[in-house]
Amino acid sequence: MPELPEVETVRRGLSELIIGKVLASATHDTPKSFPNSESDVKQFLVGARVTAIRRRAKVLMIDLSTNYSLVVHLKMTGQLVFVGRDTRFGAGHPNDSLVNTLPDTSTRVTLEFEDDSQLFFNDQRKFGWVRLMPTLEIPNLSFMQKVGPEPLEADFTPQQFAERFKRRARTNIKAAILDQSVIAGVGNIYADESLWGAKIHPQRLVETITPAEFEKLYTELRAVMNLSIEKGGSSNRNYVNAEGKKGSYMDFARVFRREGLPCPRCGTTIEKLRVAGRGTHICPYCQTL
DNA sequence: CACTTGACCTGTCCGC
DNA sequence: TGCGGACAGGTCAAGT
Repeated sequence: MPELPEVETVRRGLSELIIGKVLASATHDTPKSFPNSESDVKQFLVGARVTAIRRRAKVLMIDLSTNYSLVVHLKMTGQLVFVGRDTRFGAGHPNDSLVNTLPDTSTRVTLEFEDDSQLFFNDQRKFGWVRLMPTLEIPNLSFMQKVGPEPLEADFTPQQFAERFKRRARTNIKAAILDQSVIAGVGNIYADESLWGAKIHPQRLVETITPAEFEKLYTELRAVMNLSIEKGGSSNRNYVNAEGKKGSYMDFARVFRREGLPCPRCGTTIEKLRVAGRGTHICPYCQTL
């Protein structure tokens, strides 16, 4: 999916678009995408007002006035796209947005508001889900119990960052940084980008990383994620924001999906390898074992 | 427990 | 063109 910057971009967009709106209905195609019963929808969603939109790691929470929340995980190809009443009834919308063609074959859940606007959950690969549950029970989800700290929080220090990796001392740094129980929200793009920034080879064993290297990795990770949020996230293929538009971080990526191109730092040709089961991009000169 | 691999799905791209 | 296989931004469950 969508990693932390993409989910945060969706959160900010949705906050502008749907807070205060009242839900009228929810429909879905498969229970895998939306497991709740009709009766749950009727009792806790229909007539409920959207009060807040929150994010933890890569999970979004749309809080409702019924003290229930729509919890959303976009996984690899999920999208949450808002279609306003005017667009829906034919007033049109810029051509660089998805909204003119929704719903489509990837639409899994359709939420309608009382003002006739809509929110679509699209997910080509069906890994993602939307789930209606009591707001107070969200922290009890097993994912929430084990997820690590938010890396962009102001009070998150380099010392805390390094400390979190001790639990994964004997694996490679790429597997560890992708582990959501170590640090929240890092996925394949920002793992590669930050490791390149810190000049750390992704297959280095965690126990061999020096304190100075951890500090550099902390700084680089925060920098690439903050830059990506500023650019509206990365749109490799499927990702779009709440208005159906792509983000531009990929224009600024330095190694991710740039195999065969020169390293922006030294000019050496960027290579692609497989680490922790994921496609991994490195500069073989800047990042060595 | 820590670590690795395969499974979950659909679509697209690349080589023959 | 057609077909098969690899691969895609993420987690889980199962295996060692």
